[in-house]
Amino acid sequence: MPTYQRIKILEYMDKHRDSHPTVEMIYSELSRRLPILSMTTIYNALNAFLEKGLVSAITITGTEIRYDINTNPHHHFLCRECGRIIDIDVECPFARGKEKDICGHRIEEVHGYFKGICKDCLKKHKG
Amino acid sequence: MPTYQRIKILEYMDKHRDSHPTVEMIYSELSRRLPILSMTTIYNALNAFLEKGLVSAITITGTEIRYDINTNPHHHFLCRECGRIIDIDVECPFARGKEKDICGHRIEEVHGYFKGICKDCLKKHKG
DNA sequence: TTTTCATCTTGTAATCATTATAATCAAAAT
DNA sequence: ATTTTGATTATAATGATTACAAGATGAAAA
Repeated sequence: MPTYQRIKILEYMDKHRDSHPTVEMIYSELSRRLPILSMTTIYNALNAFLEKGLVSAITITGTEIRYDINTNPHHHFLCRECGRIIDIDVECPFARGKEKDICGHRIEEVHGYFKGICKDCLKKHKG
Repeated sequence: MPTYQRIKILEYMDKHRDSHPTVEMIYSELSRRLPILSMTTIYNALNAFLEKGLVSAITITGTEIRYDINTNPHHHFLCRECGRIIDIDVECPFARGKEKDICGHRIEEVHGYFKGICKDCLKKHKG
C-alpha cells in the first residue's frame, strides 16, 4: 500500500530527526538518488502523514513549514544565529496532553516554542 | 516624529485588540478613510513596531502573520471552526519571562498556542 | 528661507513557499 | 480485461511578503 516514494520520505524523516527538515531539504537529498521525484509528491506525502499523525508541522521560522517525526510531546527552540531548531522537553501539563480543555475551549493541538540564542552560539560569543 | 499613517495604524491596533488583525484587515478598513494608503506602508510600520516591541507577531494559522498589540505575556487559541484567535492567560514561568534560559539556551521570545474548537463553537454543536 | 539629510510612503515588480489542476501511472478489485 | 482508486508528475496559479526606485515629508543646519 505505501508507495516507494512515501517510504523513502519517511525513512529520510527518521534519519534526520534532529533537523526538522523542510520539503526542500527532503527533496534535494532524495532527488539525487531517486530517478524522478516531484516536490508535489513530498507535499502530498507529508500532508497525508500529518492527517495520520505520523508527523507534525512546525511553523516557527515564519517563512517555511518544518516537519517533525518526533511524536513525543515537546517544544522547540529556534536559534536566531545558527537557525537550528532544538527539541525542548517540557513538563507543561497542556503540552503533555493531560488537559483536554482550556477556558472552555477544546484543545486539539498544543505548540510551544522559544526564540533566542542557543547554547553553542553563546559559547562562540565568549570564546 | 511619528507619521500620520503610523498613528492611524497604531490606533487601529488598539481599537481591535481582540482580532489580532492581518495587514489585509488593517488595510481594508483604513484605506476607506485615508485618501491614499499603501499595503507596503503597513508592512513597514508593523515591522518598525515589532523592532520597538510595540507589537508582536503571531504565526499561528500558517498562511499569514497576525499582529498583537497586547504586550502582556499570554498564549493564543486558534479555533479551527470560526477562525478566531483568543487570548489565553498563562501561569507558565517561561511565558511570564521569569526564566531567561532553558537548557542553556538564552530565551528572547516565548510563544505558545493551542488549536481546537472554541467554547462558542462547541455550544453550537450541542444546541 | 533655502539646503541638507534622513526617514517615510507609494506603486510596481519580484520572490518564494505552497496549492490547484489535469494528465499519467500503477496497483488492486470486480 | 476493464474498471476503479489513489499516487505521482509537471506545469501553472495563488497569495502573502519583500525588494526596489522614485517621490514626499519634515526637522535641523546653514
